[in-house]
This record gives sequence, C-alpha cells and structure tokens, in this order.
Amino acid sequence: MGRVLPLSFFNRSALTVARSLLGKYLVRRRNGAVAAAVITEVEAYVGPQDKACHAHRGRTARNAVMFGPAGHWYVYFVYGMHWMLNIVTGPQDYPAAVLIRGVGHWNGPGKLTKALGIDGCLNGKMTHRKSGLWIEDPGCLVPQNAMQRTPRIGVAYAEDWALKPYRFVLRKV
DNA sequence: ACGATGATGAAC
DNA sequence: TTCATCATCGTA
Repeated sequence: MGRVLPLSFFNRSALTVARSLLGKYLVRRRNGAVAAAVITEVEAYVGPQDKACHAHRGRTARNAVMFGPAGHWYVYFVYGMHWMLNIVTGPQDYPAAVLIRGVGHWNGPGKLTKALGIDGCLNGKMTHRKSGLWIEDPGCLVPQNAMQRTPRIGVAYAEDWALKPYRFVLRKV
C-alpha cells in the first residue's frame, strides 16, 4: 500500500487539495476488512464567500466541523437518504472542504458512502488509520490531460458560484 | 420527469 | 413550530 496522507496535505486551499486528491486511494477499514478505491471525482467548496458552501451563512451545528482543523471528515445527511463525504481543508477557522463524489466504479457521492459504510459516525473524525477511513498516495503520477474541470453538480441555487469550475474528474486516458 | 425521505435553517 | 429546501438516486 501507499503512504498515508498526513494532515499537512489537507492544510492547503480546497482547490489545491481537490486537484491533488484525484488518483489517490480512499481506504476504509471496518470489521477488520480493508477496502481501497481510487478517487475519481471531487468538488471544492472554497470558503464563506462561496455561495454553494454550507459555511456561506455562518457557523451552525451541522457545518461546525468545517471550521475546525484540516484533515477531518465532514459527513452530513442530505435529501433524507444520502450521506455526503467531505474532507476539511485549509487553516483552522477558515471553513472549506472537498466533497468526494466518486471512487472506483461507484460514481455518485451517495453511492460511494453506502458502498463503504460511511455515515455520520465519522463526522469530525481525523483521516488516519485509527478512524477507519483515510487516504493513501499510491505514488504514481496522474497526467494532466486525464484531469477534467467542470462546474459543480447540484448547486444551481448558488448564483454566480454555480458555474465556477470547481469539480475535478479523472477520466481514462 | 419525478417521488422518496428526513434533517436543517430561517421565518414566524 | 411550521415550512421550503436540499453538495442525490432509482425508476420511468
């Protein structure tokens, strides 16, 4: 297996972290079994000024984790049935995160959390082996031409922020 | 195109 | 305490 990404990896801008996460391995351990899948699709939610970011209207009980240190999981429930998996980025007190939308052959943020057994229990936990969910660097490079940027999905309400190209997709080269 | 399904946040 | 909304998905 690869190197476990340290917290410093996440203490950068959400856009930089998002880009850098493509091609890394999301690793899940539960009941002693370990599963790993390549991260293929992510979105950056860049801060309080971002109208699509949950922190845009300030701190609440739900988004509190985004205001904490980088490298912690922000997991929330939406549409009455799906868990969304995010990783907090940037400095303490600056609310930003990256949504992990696709890994391996599971495309869609709700499907991947269901497949890997991820729910609110992981909210606020750190990304390291002990939490049962972490990210590893396999060491191979992702060619630039395999990365695609598009607007984010499902944020049409965000006005001028809806069209910003903050979604990164890894496509087969 | 639409309904499932329930937490969230803002208004009252 | 209501009520519209929601970083989605399966079925049609």
